[in-house]
Amino acid sequence: MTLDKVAQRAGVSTATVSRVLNNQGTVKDSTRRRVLSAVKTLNYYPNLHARSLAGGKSNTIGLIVSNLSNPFFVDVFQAMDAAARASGYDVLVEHTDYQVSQLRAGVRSLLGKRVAGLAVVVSEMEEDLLAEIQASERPTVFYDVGKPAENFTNIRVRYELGTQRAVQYLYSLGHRRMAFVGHHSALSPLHVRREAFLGAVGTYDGAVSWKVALGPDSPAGGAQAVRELLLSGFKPSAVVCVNDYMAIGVLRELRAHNYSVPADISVTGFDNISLSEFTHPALTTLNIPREAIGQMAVKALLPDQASAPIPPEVLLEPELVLRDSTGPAPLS
Amino acid sequence: MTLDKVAQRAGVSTATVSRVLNNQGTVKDSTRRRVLSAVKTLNYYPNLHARSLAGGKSNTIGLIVSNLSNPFFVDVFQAMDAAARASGYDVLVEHTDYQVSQLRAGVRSLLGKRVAGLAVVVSEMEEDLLAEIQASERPTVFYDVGKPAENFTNIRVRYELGTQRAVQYLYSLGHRRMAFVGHHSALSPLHVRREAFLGAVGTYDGAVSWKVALGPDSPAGGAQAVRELLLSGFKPSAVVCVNDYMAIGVLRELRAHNYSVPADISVTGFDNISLSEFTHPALTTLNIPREAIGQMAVKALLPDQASAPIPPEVLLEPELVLRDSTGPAPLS
DNA sequence: TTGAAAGCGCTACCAC
DNA sequence: GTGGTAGCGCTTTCAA
Repeated sequence: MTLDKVAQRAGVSTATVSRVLNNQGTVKDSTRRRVLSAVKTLNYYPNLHARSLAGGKSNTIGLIVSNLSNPFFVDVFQAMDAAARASGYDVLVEHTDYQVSQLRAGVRSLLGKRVAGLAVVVSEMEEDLLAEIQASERPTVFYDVGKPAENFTNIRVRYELGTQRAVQYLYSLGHRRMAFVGHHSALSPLHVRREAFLGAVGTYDGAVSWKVALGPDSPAGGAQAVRELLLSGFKPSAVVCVNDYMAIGVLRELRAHNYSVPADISVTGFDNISLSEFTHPALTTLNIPREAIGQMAVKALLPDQASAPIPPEVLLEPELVLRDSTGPAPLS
Repeated sequence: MTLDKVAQRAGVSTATVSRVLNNQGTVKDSTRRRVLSAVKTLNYYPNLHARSLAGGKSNTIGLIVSNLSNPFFVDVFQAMDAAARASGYDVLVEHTDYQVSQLRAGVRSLLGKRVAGLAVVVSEMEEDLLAEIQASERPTVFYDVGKPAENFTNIRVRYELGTQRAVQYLYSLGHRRMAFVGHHSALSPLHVRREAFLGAVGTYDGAVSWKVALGPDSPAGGAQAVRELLLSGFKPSAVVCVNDYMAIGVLRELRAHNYSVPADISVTGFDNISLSEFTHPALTTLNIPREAIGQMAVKALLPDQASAPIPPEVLLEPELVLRDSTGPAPLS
């Protein structure tokens, strides 16, 4: 079913059909009705590839995230989807599984689809990829992994600040032995988070002893990290997790080893995903405004919106959300 | 950057460039090298719209799910993505938020993109939409909501059986007051699940009293349903949840009201999402093999695979997974 | 082994 | 208000 057939059926030219389908130009009301009726009876829907090719644009925004299993990324997607939809755009998600090769393929695919804009919300990145994206001249928004450049918008979260807040809070509760649970990734932003932890802990001049354990980004990964931690002999009174998703596994594994949280060990997360309210005990965490991030991303990519433009560099401060997984350090 | 430029740079025709890019026909090795080098230096990547338009096909599979926040759907997506990727296909997800209007739009959009195949994994459906999909003549696989037809593959889970197993198990533990927590949707498959519960409970000739409570498909929705339940005055000794995702909220809310699970109240989920191992207590549930479903879906849509074809109707039996959220009914 | 050229289905510009 | 038509960038015969 093509435009042509519709045009024939309605007794008009393809140009006219195109006009009514896109609400452009002026079409006599009776013709419009005729066309619409032909569309309906023929059950016509446009070939979007032809449309995008001819128009030179697509009303799709591309989003690429690390791990769709982690609700953090899903939340960003949902927020973007809602915002984009409101402007008549679709959002197309790709995920990388934290693999640079997949990132590369995803970017390629999205650019190949001539997306109107690109949102890159991942933990992995490489210089040449940034260059390639820049060369594409598509408006792009990065979360954490970008750099200043023409057409680039960078949204960053101050992890050091957030981690500092968590560590400081734990310190104030008397904790002096802390572990950091992170996920595998030799790449920059993860380093950033681990470094942030080390930096925060370092603030206390050796008063705080620490250890780092890693696992995949999942509850199972969190559990695995705890096991490793416990086997190592280091017995933390507090565990700082790189994110809530892993913290879920940390809480569970701690319980499995008969540690009570927070009586024996305190735990903090990061992100404030909605599940963090539903863990047992409810998770103390740092909020990252996914909703706002998603909206800003869309606004940055579709600047036609009426509201104020998004500056090229946005810095977000995570806020501590106190729940029940943290408490005074046990005596001993 | 277009094929043309690459061709010029390499001193060949666009046809030749196309050949090397698609590994088709025969190209002299030296020419191939020249082309590849031009591609590299020009940083060329193909316009996928042009490609799909000219080729009349796209190597994309469309997937449409109800709610990406629910890990069940993410799991199906991941499984399909992995399987599709292995065959050189992408999968494009859309989500409906349980809204028929969005389903309609999503199907339209996917068909408009001339996807190689369509997977519909949702809870809502309408006759005319089925007809429209059928008219598109695209291979389509449905989860639960399809009907037998040319080009259609239907994968179904025997909810009644699963629910029966849960209820029977609870009955055997002495439970005689059961509640069903489901999510809003006046639509067929949800009815199916509720009806399944009513049917299972009915087996015992009035020996089991029951109540149904509904909420959105989320932990918060589960919590809300529990609140409603408790307010109603009906005090179940067991809560059967429509899925694990809502059960997470049920567990939490019960605890918030000082009920101990399973000592005071038993809880069952459905799906066996990986989070169900990490709840407290770990959730007794019914397994639905998302991985297998995703793989079958891809196999059904891309029948070029070497393995045995997928029959047009597949029936899956959910299996009871016993964990810690169920126990003997309290004496009362 | 390679090139020329006819589309794929649609949009958008220019006439009428 | 409406139609004719030139592309959009690629694939794919058909010839050479």
